Amino acid sequence: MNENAQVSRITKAKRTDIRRENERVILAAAEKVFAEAGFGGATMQLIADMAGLPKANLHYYFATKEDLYRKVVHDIFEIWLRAADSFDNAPGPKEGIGAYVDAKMDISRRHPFGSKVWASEVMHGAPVIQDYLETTLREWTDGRIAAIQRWIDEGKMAPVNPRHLLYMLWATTQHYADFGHQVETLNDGRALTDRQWREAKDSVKTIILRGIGVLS
Amino acid sequence: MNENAQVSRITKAKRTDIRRENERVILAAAEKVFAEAGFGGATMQLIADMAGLPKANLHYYFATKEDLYRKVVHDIFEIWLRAADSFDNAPGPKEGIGAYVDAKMDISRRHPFGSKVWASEVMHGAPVIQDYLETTLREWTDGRIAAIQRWIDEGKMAPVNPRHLLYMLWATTQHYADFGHQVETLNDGRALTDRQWREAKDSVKTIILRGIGVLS
DNA sequence: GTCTATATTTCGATAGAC
DNA sequence: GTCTATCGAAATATAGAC
Repeated sequence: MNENAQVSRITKAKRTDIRRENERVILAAAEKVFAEAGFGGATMQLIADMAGLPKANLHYYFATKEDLYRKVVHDIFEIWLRAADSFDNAPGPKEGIGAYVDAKMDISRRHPFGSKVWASEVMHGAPVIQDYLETTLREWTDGRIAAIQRWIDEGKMAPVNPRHLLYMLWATTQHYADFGHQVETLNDGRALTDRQWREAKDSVKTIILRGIGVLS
Repeated sequence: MNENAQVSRITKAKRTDIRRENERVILAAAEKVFAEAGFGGATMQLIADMAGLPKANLHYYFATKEDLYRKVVHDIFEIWLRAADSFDNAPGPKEGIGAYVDAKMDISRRHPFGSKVWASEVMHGAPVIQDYLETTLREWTDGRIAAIQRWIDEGKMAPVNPRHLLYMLWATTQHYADFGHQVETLNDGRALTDRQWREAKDSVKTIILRGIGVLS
């Protein structure tokens, strides 16, 4: 019983670590598989193989395939929202939008799988995260539209439609993740180098910032 | 035998029409189902139900699910290529790129399912149309990059990176199809009106044309 | 907490009567 | 050319020994 008690104590602490680590590994594998095969094309077996675990263990940590998917999409959404911070507290559109493009491009480079899972989810009608679209994203969008409109009213940038400017920022930056395979194919099948990523960033920023009248 | 011969003649003509019509119905249903569920998530049963045909009939016209999918993607690719004509024979960037944006936005509105199927295919590594990317798309892209560079050399537009300008055009215009559900959700759950589509088009054209220095 | 074996369901595809 | 019935494969999910 002493032995049991001790084993129990040790096991309890260990279990937390094991759980955390296994969940991390499973989520990383799931993100990649969901991105490459879509929700329907992904199989628990593929995810298990990539995570290096038996398929049954996935069901031990995540009851269903949909639960696992839901967690992956949720994590990506959080990253997206954090990126939005670059937009805030900027003195003007040149700094705010420039920083936002930088942040979004960095996410496209560092989290290409997550971006694809998000894109796929939205493209299929957002069956899992529709409530996020209607609440959090909606509020964030309205807030940024107001901020951009303020800049316009203060004469800090050209009078463009703030909503469509936002869509353009999203579309353009995420393109390098979601259509990364196409970009790579058109780059002789090679991934973009550091230099090419800088060139992409600069090109996007130059055209957009000049497009809203804050560059000559 | 006379009777048989006559029936045979009539049947032969009818068969062609029936085949054409059934293929049309099946392809339309498949485009929608593939767009909404992805290749993996789509089932022959769903497509058959939407087409109003027994599942076995789909296999009569298209041997496998992949054959059907391949035809859908191919048709979309053709539409994309035709849209590129707007780019050509333009006296300058203002007309050429303006017309290209118009054409691409119209496709996003009229063929949202096709655009999504294409996006999904590329996002998943283009398992079916990789050869198109490496040949036709590659050649088209190189040609347009050269055309844009010529405009730059002639001083008709600001010196931007032509390749990234193209990516921006693709990303921005296709966003209204691929992320149409998100756009709609942020539009109070309603589809864009004629007026809103015009507004979107004008916004995109204004920012990009000013961004490349052909608008004040 | 792990993992093998398996139950259950669903899907792609086909056979064969009409 | 149509359509019911069904096969065989594959996937999700679970049972139960360790």
